[in-house]
Amino acid sequence: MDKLVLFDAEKHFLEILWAAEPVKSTELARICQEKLGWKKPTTFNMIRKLADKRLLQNENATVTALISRRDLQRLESEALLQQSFQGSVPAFLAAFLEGRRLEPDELEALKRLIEEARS
Amino acid sequence: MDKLVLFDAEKHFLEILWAAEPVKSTELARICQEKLGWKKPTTFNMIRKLADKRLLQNENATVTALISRRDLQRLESEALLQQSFQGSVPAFLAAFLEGRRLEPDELEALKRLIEEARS
DNA sequence: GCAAAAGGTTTGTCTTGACAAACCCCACAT
DNA sequence: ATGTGGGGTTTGTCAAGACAAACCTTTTGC
Repeated sequence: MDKLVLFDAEKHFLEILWAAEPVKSTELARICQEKLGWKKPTTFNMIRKLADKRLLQNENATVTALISRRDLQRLESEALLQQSFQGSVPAFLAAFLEGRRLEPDELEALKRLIEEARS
Repeated sequence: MDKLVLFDAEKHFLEILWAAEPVKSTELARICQEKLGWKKPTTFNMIRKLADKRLLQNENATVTALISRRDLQRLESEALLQQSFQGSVPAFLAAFLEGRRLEPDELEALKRLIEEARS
């Protein structure tokens, strides 16, 4: 896949889809009307756009995501790391720690993660 | 400061400014022409736009950044963390480790960072 | 004095994201 | 046959980003 660019409206839409999938397209349109104030064509246009980007599929009027929230989070994180930190997680963390103190439980959790990553 | 949104062109411009500052505005326009293919007004417009955002200043035709690369990196990182991981660094790292193995020296560097963050 | 350079601003064009009005087709119920 | 609902598409409008043509003013050099 090429460089993935997602805009705010697309992300909001995906959040709704993840919470509702698998979901009938008309039901999804109703939810978007309720939560985002969208009219029906807006939702169908978004469905078509994200299907073109292969992020979801709409088969037999049932919409399912082709990418999980987790995977999207990871892709976005990697993109940021690559763009701003040359892919270096330590560089990211160092920059981050400069502006903010982590809680002890956060540090413990980080330590555990690193131990697990070693094995 | 409000929620900071920077677009690609702005980021590219800032990279050039950071590499050259303090720099005469006309010299900056020359560099942008060379590296980005911009004409002079484009650069001056960008200078004015980013000055409005208080990201740089142009005094006596000398341009300097008001935000360092480091600080921008941190702001972007925090925005991503907040948007996708509810501000949790461990959650970020866990998601990240799911898709990629870190090198031993990276793990060491991370461990050191965490030890230092404890004191 | 005049032209060129320095240091800009104003206005315009094109592209694209965000959103929807108008419309389409099919199936089903009455 | 007609109306309604389901499931969409096409086309349009508006706003904003990206970029620059045309223009402006001041200073400097000849």
